[in-house]
Amino acid sequence: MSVGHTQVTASAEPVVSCGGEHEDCGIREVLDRIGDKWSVLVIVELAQGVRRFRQLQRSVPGISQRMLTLTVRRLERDGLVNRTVYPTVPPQVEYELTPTGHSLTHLVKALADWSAAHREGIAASRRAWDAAHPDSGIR
Amino acid sequence: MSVGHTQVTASAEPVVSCGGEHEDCGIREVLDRIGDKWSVLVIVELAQGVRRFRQLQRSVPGISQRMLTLTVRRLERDGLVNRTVYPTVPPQVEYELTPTGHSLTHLVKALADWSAAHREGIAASRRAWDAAHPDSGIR
DNA sequence: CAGTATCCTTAATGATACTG
DNA sequence: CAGTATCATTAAGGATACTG
Repeated sequence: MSVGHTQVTASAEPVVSCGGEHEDCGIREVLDRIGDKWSVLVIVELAQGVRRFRQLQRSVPGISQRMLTLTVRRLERDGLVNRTVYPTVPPQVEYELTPTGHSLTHLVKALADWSAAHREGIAASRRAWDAAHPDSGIR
Repeated sequence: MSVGHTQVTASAEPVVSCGGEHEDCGIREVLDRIGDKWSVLVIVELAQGVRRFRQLQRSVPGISQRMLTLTVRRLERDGLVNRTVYPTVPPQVEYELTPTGHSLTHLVKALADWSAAHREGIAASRRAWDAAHPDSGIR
């Protein structure tokens, strides 16, 4: 794999660049989809199974009715979530992950794992940086 | 496939929930870090090797000087990037990924792979949804 | 070159009230 | 219950000018 060259690029780095291009691989597309404030939290909850609207809202503390609606709508539009309406009264609507949505849970798990592994180090780095740069505006 | 039961949880889903809690695993922390518009693009570029400020800016088309500064500062604060200043004139500043920053490239690669695998399906889902919901406001 | 400092625009999210 | 409709608030990002 590693061709002993000028640049070591550490041990086993994955090639993230797209064929020498400076191009954004599809990375931004995923982030535009799950990089918002609530999507992953909803996905994590739906990974447990089918959920109704209110149930979902209670499971994701802090989300407003409006944002939950927007979030599940967008996930539905992208084909990550299925929405099933039962014409009862009061109305009942169920949400569940599609196969594509489920495949995302692997990615989410990878994110969670990375976070768990580096959370402390990052927090420490921040404390150090903040101490070294009192009034920098950054935060 | 279908085990006539209450909850099937599909085939081999990773457990994303944190021990029965409704808690945000550290997922939001990672997303708060790389979910912004430019961080991953900068990381992808730095994954290729050491870069200077202007060089970085040229490699990430569209980024403003201000946003590049903010982005690298935040990455530095989090310990993902090292910043080295050479007191020459004109000034020369080099940026490179730290080991922690490098470890992120694996995650970024996973994101790129998932995106590549599902991009078409998602686009199709969107087209279908948009056709079925002409004036929905969602988009 | 590598930034800061300002000002401005827009997108994202939140709060609240109302409805089939 | 499961939304929609409005209005208000922030936060993110962009444009531009200036500096060691």
